[in-house]
Amino acid sequence: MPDSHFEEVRSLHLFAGMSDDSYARLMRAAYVQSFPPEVELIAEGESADFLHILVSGAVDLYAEWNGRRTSMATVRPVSTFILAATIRDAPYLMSAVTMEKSRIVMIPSQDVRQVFDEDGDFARAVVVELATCYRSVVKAQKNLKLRTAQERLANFLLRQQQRAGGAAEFDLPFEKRRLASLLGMTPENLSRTLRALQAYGVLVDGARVRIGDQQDLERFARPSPLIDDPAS
Amino acid sequence: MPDSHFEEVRSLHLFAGMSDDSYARLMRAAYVQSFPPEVELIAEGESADFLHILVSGAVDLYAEWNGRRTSMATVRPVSTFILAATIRDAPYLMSAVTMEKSRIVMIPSQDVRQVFDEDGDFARAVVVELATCYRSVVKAQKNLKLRTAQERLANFLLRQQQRAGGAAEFDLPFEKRRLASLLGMTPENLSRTLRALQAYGVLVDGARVRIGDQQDLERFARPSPLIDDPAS
DNA sequence: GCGGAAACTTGATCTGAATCAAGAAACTGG
DNA sequence: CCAGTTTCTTGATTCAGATCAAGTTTCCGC
Repeated sequence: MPDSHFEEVRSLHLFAGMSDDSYARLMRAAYVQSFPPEVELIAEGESADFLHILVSGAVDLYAEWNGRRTSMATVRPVSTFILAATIRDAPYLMSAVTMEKSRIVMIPSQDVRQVFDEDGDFARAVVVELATCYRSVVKAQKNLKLRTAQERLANFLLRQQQRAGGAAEFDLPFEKRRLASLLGMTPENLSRTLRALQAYGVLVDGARVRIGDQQDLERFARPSPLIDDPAS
Repeated sequence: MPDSHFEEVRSLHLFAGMSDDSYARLMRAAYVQSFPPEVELIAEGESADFLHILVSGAVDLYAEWNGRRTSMATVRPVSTFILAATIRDAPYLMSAVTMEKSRIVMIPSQDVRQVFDEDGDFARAVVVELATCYRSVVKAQKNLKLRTAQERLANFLLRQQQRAGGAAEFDLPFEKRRLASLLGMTPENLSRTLRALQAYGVLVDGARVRIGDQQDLERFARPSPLIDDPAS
């Protein structure tokens, strides 16, 4: 991988602790590729031939069944996706599509598994990464089962505001239809739910969101670190 | 852990590959305990002081928010639970309660983390375990987001039938109220949905279920390995 | 075996959210 | 810059599932 993204990837937690030797082995087999928006990277059910690392851009992970489709998560740089399938040598459970122009490092799964077998430090880094992924899915499921659509949206907006540095105004990070799917509702219902949150000081104009009274919205949303905190 | 469950636990995938030395280290610190039904083992939000291994009985993992409660998963022997929190040294995301009389091995988290740091084989086994857990939660989320209550119930019954060796008749493995919560519906709705599945040959009497025409039920349920297969 | 408490069922009603159906607004490519 | 497409919004309607309210059955301890 003769590339300027070398440093970014090397500093990923997943690779930070491993030996230079193992890292070199991984990167020798890897290659970087640039994709335009809306490119299908992987399809659920396929075998996991590559570990993917998103270096820049954004990727949507989604799943389908019986003609229905739902967004499962959004991947932001710099992070890996479909690590579990790679390790288990099992079929992907989700499909992946670029949301914008994206640069992606791909490492053949067999190389990942080989280094994994030989380098204990790498194995430990994979554990931490997987444990984090696992916990984030558990949180997503709690969000889905314990909250109404309004509550999910309100908490999403609060988290988004945090990511914007606490500013009262910010832009939604992607299309509303994708947001709706991510939150487990229809686009129509998202529209209505956004208006319903006016009652708590939320004002929306296009992709621009203004949170008039954060306290008030929080009183309604009741964010919990055990659901909403991406770190913990 | 001077106990007859030694062999069962040792043969767990998680411990199978590690050195006798590391295993002994873990078990020296461990202890076994027997709990009656309905005992709260852990509460979400607490710090993960012990890795738990269910040797016999059954445990319900559930979560709460804002006064609402939902079952997240059922743990059956022999398997570990809350491994991710132990590794990450993070608070539990779920509470655990015994569903019946249960024997549980508890290993102090710090010992697990120490052996994890020193024994690469153990670290690798943890990875495989975590990857499996991760994939099972992803499947659960797909189930929840892509299927209606009827479809979730139909697929649950088919899986249950499989577990019963394909027999046309079998017993539900736990209370209906817990099943309802697990499937993301109310007990009332579960009752009605069970009756609705009569249209596909499902007959229920108490906890006893009879699947009259498996083909017919499958045509409705459309089970998919990427959601319903616990292994893949 | 009896009394009380759960768990379960059934019915009536209500409500959150999906669907259907048009418009309005925004983006896209020539 | 404009035609065409897609996204977003809004309204009307439908529907799945929740809630409320009784019953009924099952379970459990004395």
